[in-house]
Amino acid sequence: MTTTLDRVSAKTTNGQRILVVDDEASISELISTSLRFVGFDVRTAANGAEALQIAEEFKPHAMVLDVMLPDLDGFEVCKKIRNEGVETGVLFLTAKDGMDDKVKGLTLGGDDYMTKPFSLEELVARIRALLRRTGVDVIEIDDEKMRFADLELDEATHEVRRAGQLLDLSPTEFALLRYLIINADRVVSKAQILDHVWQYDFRGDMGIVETYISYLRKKIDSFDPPLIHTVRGVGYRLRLPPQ
Amino acid sequence: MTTTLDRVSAKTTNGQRILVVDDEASISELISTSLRFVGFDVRTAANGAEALQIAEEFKPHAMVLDVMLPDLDGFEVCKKIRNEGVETGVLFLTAKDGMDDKVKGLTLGGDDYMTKPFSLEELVARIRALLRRTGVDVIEIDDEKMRFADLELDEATHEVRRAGQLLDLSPTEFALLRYLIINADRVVSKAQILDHVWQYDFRGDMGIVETYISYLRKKIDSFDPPLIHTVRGVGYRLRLPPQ
DNA sequence: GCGTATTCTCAGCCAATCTTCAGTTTGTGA
DNA sequence: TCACAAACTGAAGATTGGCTGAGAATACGC
Repeated sequence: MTTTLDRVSAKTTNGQRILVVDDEASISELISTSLRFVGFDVRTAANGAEALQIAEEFKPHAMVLDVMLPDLDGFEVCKKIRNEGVETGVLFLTAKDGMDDKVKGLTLGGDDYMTKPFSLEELVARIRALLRRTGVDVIEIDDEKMRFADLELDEATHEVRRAGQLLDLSPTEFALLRYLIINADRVVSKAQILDHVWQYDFRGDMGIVETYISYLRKKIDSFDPPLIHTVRGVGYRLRLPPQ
Repeated sequence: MTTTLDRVSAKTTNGQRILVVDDEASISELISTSLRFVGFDVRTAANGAEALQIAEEFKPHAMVLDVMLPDLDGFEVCKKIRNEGVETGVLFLTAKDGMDDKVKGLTLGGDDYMTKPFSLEELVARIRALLRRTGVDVIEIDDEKMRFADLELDEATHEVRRAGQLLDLSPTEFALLRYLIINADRVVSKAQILDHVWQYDFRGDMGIVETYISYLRKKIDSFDPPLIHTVRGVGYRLRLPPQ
């Protein structure tokens, strides 16, 4: 059973504290639901002032911080909290358009950022990476690699190998494969895949999952044995052939 | 439709509290009756306001929640109830087409959804899975596997084995077998089977149950000893041969 | 700003599955 | 033992679900 960290490692990622700061309630809820489900201890704030206040006593290991807040901007918040002596990695959220320059400068110290809209798998993956980099010990020893059978997926380099051979995946293909590996051996429905792998504002139908499964198969499953299996009427499952 | 209520006391799933919210009385009754029979403690509400009120004191472990309610929509209800600090998994019910805008991210926090019409077996299976995922302890330690004799059925992988040998079942065959196993050793009538395994709006006749029993026998009962037994004039029974 | 990579939609195809039905077999009570 | 009802099963047609190629739309790198 060559599995990796499975989704239940969820329960073991015990007690890392994450502070989510965003003024859109629906976003902040989406994020906190996801993070909570994978086992983090989450608090939310709707503006800078509230964030400062909560951070002081909550002492988060990491924060998800919208750069666009009604009062202070995200950078200010970040700076102030660090001045308080709270050691915390930050994942900034930015709107699609500009801001990049300013943000990029600030992602030096192990911080990171992503643009809205994003996918929730991506968010979780980045938070984990962040915690790893900023030294807070996530229980999983595993550096940044996930494995399943002769499949190898590296978060840090975004490289994927099958049987040692380097494969070239697009971002979405990579995210899909990661989700399958995380859930190795269990059936995941197309709805689950859509919810986790695609950006939260995706409006299309599930046909796209089929399309990407097809892409993925062409790239990684032309090997023997095939690993991606369809469970008709239910979903997909990554597995080795039985026995 | 032959509303037979059976004595599927299944396992003593004692005391899990489920809140069912749907404005169609017939649906809500169908659901709550089923859940009660498998041992849950069930309350119902016909609209959002009522749901909030009941949830406050009932503190359900899980909810079955129609997204289309006369007052608030299901998402609002869910959010408010969670804000009250009630930790609860949610199984959303949606219309087939109504996969419109708002229906997204439903499988995130361990929640799940199914489209109407559905089968009651499916509903119960999903509620159980939900409770398992959201950590509420269902008494059966059994992760996601059901067993009877040398028969093994795994919800997570959708695998079925007899005497260790992997068998390939269609979705309906799978659901039927699950129902038989849940009711192992007991006679279940064709009407009961139809009510639980088929979607509640199925209009055909019971001949189809015979057909599927026949399919199942071919697949799982070509082994020794046979487990599926006909009780003429009454129904079917899954059992080991007496001594 | 141009060319390439990527994402997404869609429709046609195929195979699995569902459903009905009719002919046959089996079991039961008279 | 017979007659009848119930159950079994194979076949056929309808339906559904999933796969894939093609092409439009979009994002991205140079």
